[in-house]
Amino acid sequence: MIPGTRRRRHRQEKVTLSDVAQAAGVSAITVSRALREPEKVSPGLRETILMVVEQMGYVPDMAARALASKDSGLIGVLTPGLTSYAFIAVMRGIEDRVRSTDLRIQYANPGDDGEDDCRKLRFFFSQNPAGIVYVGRQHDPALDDLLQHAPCPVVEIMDVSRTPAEMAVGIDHRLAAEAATRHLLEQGYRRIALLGGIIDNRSRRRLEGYRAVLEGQGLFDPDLVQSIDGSASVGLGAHLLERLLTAHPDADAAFCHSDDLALGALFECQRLGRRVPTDFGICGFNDFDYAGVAYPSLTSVRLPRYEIGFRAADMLIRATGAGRQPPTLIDLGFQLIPRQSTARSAGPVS
Amino acid sequence: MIPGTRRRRHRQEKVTLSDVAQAAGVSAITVSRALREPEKVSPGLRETILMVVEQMGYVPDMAARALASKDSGLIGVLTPGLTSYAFIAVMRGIEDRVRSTDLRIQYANPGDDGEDDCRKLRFFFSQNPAGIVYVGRQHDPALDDLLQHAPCPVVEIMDVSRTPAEMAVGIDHRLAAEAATRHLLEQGYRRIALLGGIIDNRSRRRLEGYRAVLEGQGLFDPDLVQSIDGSASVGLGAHLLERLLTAHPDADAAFCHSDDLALGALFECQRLGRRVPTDFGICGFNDFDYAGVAYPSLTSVRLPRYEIGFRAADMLIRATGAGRQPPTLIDLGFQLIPRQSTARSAGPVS
DNA sequence: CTGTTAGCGCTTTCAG
DNA sequence: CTGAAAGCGCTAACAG
Repeated sequence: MIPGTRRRRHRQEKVTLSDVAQAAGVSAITVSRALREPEKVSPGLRETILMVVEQMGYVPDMAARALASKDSGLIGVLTPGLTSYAFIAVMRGIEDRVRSTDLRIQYANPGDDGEDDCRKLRFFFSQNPAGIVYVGRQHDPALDDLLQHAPCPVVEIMDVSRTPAEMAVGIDHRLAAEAATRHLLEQGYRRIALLGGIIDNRSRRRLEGYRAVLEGQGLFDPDLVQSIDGSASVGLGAHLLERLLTAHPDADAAFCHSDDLALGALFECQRLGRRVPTDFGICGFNDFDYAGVAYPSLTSVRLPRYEIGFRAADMLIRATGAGRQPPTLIDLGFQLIPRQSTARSAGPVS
Repeated sequence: MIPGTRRRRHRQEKVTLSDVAQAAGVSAITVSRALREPEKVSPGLRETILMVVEQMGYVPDMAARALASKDSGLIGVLTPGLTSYAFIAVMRGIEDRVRSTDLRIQYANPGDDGEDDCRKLRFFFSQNPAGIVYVGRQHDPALDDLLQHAPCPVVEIMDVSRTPAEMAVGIDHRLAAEAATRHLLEQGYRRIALLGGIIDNRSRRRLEGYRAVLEGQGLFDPDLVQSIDGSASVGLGAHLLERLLTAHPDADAAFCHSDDLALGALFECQRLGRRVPTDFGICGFNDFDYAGVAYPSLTSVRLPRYEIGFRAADMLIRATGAGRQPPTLIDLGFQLIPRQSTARSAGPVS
């Protein structure tokens, strides 16, 4: 191998704006403008410049840009997207809304406690973000305070049962749980359990809804609430159902905090020989793609997850530069999707 | 409400390093050092400074830091984590390895084509990243070239069947597919189909393995390969299986490119009254959490996804500042997990 | 429409 | 161990 042709090492000399400017015979700022505000540069020059940019492989240095303009063009997204399958659709919505803009997205996974969230938010703040999307988990005064004094617009997503510091978009989880529980009652189930994973604002609201409806009928039994503070999964659903039926063989239905749990519960019922929906009704939450495909198909509550993400990003973009507005709250609504797993009246599936 | 006490607006005056320095009665650089290299500042001063930092709520400006030090402390991760459930574990592995360092992660979703990947990689490069984790999808000369000349270490993850530009960690997808196909043969299945979603390097390698094994037995039939270039999902699995059995009712097993497809296939079998594993064997891929919980449980191939992410980040961290090394390749191996869905000899589950 | 000047907030020299 | 000077690469503000 000829030494001179050796592959370049990592840090190759960087092409800067002035390099391009020099090569194109103009000043740096003109190149800068040609790139960011093409209409402010005469067509001829613009073309020349863009050509040189292309040739030299110039790529703007975002750090320098952020420092000079005090605008990082960054949207911080703090959601459990790496932990919870449900948030993937939300993130896609955000991405799709942001794609056409020159904004970029930086994700972070919320930690376990409010303190960790604070740290991560502060870190976002340190980057002069254009906006932040945040999924509240726990109420925490320190967090609330931080959000109040955020240096940029913040949208809290998923739940709208509490007035946000600034903006919120999501659904009312209490109402959703009420609808699900009422549906189970209507199908004739009476000993309705609740299967839950991670305990956060939203699951608490759902518990409230579930409880309120059952108490209204004198059917609430705290022993039927089976919850473990761990991330929802199919395995957990199977486990919780097994635990439920061992302790309370007379339970005849379950409202699950997530479709993963519902699917696990379904599998466990099959394993235990409990016929669904005849002997046992199952209602999930989230309407994941497999809910409609499962056999029997799973009744679930559909949330406009993608739309929530999309709207959140949209609100952020609109709020840019507008100064702080009065709290805004958007309820995108949910939809109960009745399927086989609760269709008791229809008789057994098989 | 007293005007003066009104909530501060978005852009509150930022505390800078020199503000802190002034308040602490030292120079800016000393504060900077106290924060980054505490051991180079006398204990007394250090304490004072950190106290002032805390009090004033100072947070370093990452853009300024990146610009001045030419080190963004950023790790760029280009994986389909928002699209593919399988990558969530990988991302967790990366996060876990990076957590203890002062590096940060920036995610991006690969686009549809190689060109889009190039754009996103270039964008990462523009931020002076400390390293990049990349999931190759398609072979593309432009992409290869870009990776060769990357201004930072790059780890290509998931597949190790090709020599990487620099570093790679993953498994050999061809071998994995061979093992799965051989397993199905051993269980007595003969008309073995392939169900696939997105077509990329890895699925192509799996197809090769599947084909090689069947051809070895004179059992390969291209008509049994059912693939759609769309993201893998439970719904797609059900659809592909239905399509398969309509066209080829004699098919007696399926090797699925992902467990979502396998689960969908299982549901569809149940719907069609095909008993699994007696009438039809199903082998998935990825060993998602539900594979072992399903009823019947799903045979699958387990990949060390978390470890792949962890190791990738680790390699990046070690490679920092080391200059370019000869290509490194780490094969973390896979594991076939036989379960009920292919246990033909054991008879029907129910 | 184009250029000049100044400076973003921090860190790198290089001195003390 | 601490500080002074210089500048990272870019863009805002103002001139022409």
